[in-house]
Amino acid sequence: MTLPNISEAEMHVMDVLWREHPLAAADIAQRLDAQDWSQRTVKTLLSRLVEKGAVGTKPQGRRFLYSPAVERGTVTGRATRHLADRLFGGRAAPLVAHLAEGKGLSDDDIAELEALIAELKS
Amino acid sequence: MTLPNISEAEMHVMDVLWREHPLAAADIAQRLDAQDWSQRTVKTLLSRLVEKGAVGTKPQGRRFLYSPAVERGTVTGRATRHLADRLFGGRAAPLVAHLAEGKGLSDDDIAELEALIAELKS
DNA sequence: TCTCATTGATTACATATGTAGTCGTTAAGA
DNA sequence: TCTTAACGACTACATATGTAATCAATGAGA
Repeated sequence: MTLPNISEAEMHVMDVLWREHPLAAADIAQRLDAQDWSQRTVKTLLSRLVEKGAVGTKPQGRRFLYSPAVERGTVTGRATRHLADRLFGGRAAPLVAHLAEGKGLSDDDIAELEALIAELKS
Repeated sequence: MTLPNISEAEMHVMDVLWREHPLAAADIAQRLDAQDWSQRTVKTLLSRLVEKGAVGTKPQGRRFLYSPAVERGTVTGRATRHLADRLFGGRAAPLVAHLAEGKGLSDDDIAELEALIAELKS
């Protein structure tokens, strides 16, 4: 109902599924090589995501194929708005300012932002 | 050095202290009226923040006066970069796009962003 | 057909977090 | 001086999260 909360570890699993699905648990674990988690851990995260309604399953033989049940944009949008509200009263500028300061935005980033602003003004 | 992690509830306490300090626990609780927490809860949060090194104390009589030990910008900057990295590979534009879509940015917000972009370009 | 590796289900356990309660001490008022 | 209210310290307990291990069933290979 209320968009499920997806933890940081769980988000890595979602990222795999958003890129490619449906996938079996083993395939997901394999694609999460960088995380250096055991298969067990990945399965636990998958179970929790299914429980939360963020991931759906289809039986295939004796195992499941997993797919996202929520869209990436929905999740990232909510997280972004939540952070902006919590830290800056919903204002975007200070948020961007932090990004700019920390590691510097690339020229591409700036150009993209500019285009976005132009669009917002119309 | 390891910037302490500050939870959402703790952040409300920090916000009070960033606005005004030093303050005694009772004053902080009073200023957190909106949260509808018991004094106990506020004290627990304060203890945890002191433990984490995010808040400092000065004894005053038999009680403490609390003050922030980390700057707001440091904390918000870290949280912002963390979110941007986690969700968008550090890119600012999709983040702003979400804010724009969700509730619409005010004209002021947009103007502010524009000014910021102009500055970044120079 | 028999064995075993793999799968989902269940259980485990430490730390973080939200939200308090209890206790011993002490300053301040009666 | 005696009492009490308030303070910090310590304790409590449920849920979320990170990170697995165990268990029972079963399909695939010997």
